[in-house]
Amino acid sequence: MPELPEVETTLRGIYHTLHSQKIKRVDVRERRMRWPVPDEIEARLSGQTAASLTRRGKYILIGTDNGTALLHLGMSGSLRIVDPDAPPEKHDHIDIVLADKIIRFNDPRRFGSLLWTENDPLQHELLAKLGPEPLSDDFNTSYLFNASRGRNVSIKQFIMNSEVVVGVGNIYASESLFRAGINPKKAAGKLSKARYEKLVAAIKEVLAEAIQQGGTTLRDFHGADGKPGYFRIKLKVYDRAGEPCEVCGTPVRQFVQGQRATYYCPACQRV
DNA sequence: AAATAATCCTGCGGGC
DNA sequence: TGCCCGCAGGATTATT
Repeated sequence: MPELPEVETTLRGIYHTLHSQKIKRVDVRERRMRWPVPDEIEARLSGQTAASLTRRGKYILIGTDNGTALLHLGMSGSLRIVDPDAPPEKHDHIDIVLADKIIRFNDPRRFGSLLWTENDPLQHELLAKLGPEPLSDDFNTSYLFNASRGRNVSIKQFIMNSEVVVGVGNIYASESLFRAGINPKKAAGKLSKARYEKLVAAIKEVLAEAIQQGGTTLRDFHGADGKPGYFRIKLKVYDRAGEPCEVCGTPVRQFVQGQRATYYCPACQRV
C-alpha cells in the first residue's frame, strides 16, 4: 500500500492507541520478512512504553527507553487495530499487544520489516543515507537542482531514489511529473532550475493532498475492522493508460521505466 | 498470466 | 591498476 502519505496515515491511525502505552508483549508468527525479524525483538519491546512514535521516510519508528523498533510496510503491508481476542488471519505476521488493543501487522508479500536498534535510529544503516523529507524546508529547489547536476538518470527514477528524497513512490512520481509538465524520460541533469521549482512544488502539493485525504479516512482505523481506509487522491495519469488527459484530452500513455510502470501525457509533459 | 503502492544487492563501465 | 560512483537489471513475494 504505502507511499509516504499512506505511511503517514498509518502512523496517525495508530498514534493515539500506541503512543505512551505499555507494550505487554510482541507475538511474531512469521519472521521471514524483507529481513528476518530479529529474535530479540520480543524481549526488547515487551514491558516497554512506546515513548515516541515518529516517521522517517517510509519507516515508522517506535521509540522506547531501551531502543527503537523500525517498522516498514514494504509494498503490501498494513497495520490495523484489533481487540485482544481477535484471531489472527492470513498474513497477520506480527502483533504488538497492548493492555486492551493489539496493533496487528499484515503483509501478504512480506517485503515489509520490523527491526531493532539500540543506537540513534537515524544512524541505522538503512536510514543513514536517506534524503530529506519532501515536506520539509530542506527539500527545496536549490537542493534538488544541485543534486541533479551531472546525473544522466531519468527524472522519474531520480525522484524515486530515496537518497535524493524520501517518500516519492511510483504513483506520486508520475503524478508529480504530470503536474510539473515534465517528461518522465528527461535526464535529471538536463532540466532547468525553473523546472525544478515547479517539480518541488508539485511533489509537495501531491503528497500533502494525499495525506490530507488519508486524514479524512482516519476514523475508519477505529471502525469495525480497524483497517486503514486508504483513499487515493484523484489521480490524473497513474493507472489511466489510454484514457484522455484531464487537461488536454490526449490519451495518457504508459511505458516501463526501471521495471516500473510510468504514466504521462505526451502533450502536457514535453519539457 | 502479467502485473503489482519497495528497495536492496550485484555487476558493469567509466573517470580519476 | 584499483577504487569509487552512477546506472541498469535482478531478486524478494502473494494475489488478482
